[in-house]
Amino acid sequence: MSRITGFNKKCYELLKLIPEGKVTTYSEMAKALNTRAWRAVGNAMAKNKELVVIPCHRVVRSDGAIGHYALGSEKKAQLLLKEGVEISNGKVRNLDKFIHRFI
DNA sequence: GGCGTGACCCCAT
DNA sequence: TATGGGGCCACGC
Repeated sequence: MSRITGFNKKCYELLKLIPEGKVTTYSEMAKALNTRAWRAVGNAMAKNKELVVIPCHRVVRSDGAIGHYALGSEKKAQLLLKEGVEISNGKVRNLDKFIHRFI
């Protein structure tokens, strides 16, 4: 079994809830978990071992920037583009239009 | 039991 | 508009 803690697992579950062609922000995720630990959320992704099972590439920053990614921010941008998200200069365009809320 | 780190966010200038 | 600084939470050792 994975040595993933409840908090991390919850983050992964939220990511799995994100439909294709949509993205979310760390802040929204933290709010969904009823906490302000965006840093902990990012930490969970950084230690994410289920990269193949969890679409952590659908998480972007509130500013629309891509942020970091295990395979590289460039790959992340490419994946998002493939999903249908418009990206320009490595930043998401109309983030408010593609953002997905867990509410 | 305590400290540092991390894929960040918000505010003010 | 862009930049700098401060602060927050959870995990691992």
